Amino acid sequence: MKIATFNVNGINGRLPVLLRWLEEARPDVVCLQELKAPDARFPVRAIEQAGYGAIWYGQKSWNGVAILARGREPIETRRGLPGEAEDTQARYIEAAVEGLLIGCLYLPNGNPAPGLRYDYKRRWFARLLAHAAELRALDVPVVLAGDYNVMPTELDVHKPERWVDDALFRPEVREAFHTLTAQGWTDALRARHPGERLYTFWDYLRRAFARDAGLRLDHLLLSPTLAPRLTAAGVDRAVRGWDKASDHAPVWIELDPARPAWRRKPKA
DNA sequence: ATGGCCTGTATGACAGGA
Repeated sequence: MKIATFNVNGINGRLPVLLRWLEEARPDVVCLQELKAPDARFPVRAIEQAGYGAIWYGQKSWNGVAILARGREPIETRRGLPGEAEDTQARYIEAAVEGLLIGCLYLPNGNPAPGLRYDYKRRWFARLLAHAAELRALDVPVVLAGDYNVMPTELDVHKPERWVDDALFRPEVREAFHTLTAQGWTDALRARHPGERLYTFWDYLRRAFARDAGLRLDHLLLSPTLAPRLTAAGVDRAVRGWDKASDHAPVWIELDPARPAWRRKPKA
């Protein structure tokens, strides 16, 4: 089973790129961020024609998240993170797909830091930590996938020294990400590629992609029972070089199908 | 050090992004 996350940076402007990638990569589940479209302008017919069921949580101009499932309909379990009723930004949607719980998130950018926008990012992250702890306690297989707007370590930044005061790299947000993994969540891409420089975002400016001056911002986190089923993970870098590309590339994982306990081989 | 680039919008200049 292949699960992917892709910050599309505008679902309508990016539709040809998204459809081409869906056809080539054939992911089973896809988390999308930055739809930048209200619910009524989500291109549901084109997505259905590509063979995907979808749920989405949009808003005009900014943010917006969606979950696609190949050949089936995601069962929505939540829209919006709990904990701040007055938060109207469309940044979280969650669904059950094929026995998995999929949380699709778009964490706030938070710049400039310090400031109100950074405060919002930290509050949002705290709410994510609380919700992630609740999901952990359910003891069901969960994937938390999306644009976290955090480079977890220096290995995840082209030039770390230039980012130390940035909202994507400040100690508080790196610490929050570490708190999440300390809850028992596995950073799937890093688990499969320890010590390797892998980026998921390249700025439109300064020929960043050509120079490979990137950031690793898009992550798939696995609950403890899922981690042993992880067989592969990668970044579809080539998509970043396509015409009219998003500034993010899709990130994906492969999971072995679940097997009943009595079929598993006992430890040697 | 600066500016360079994208998106969507009651557009021709914004805000927001990272």
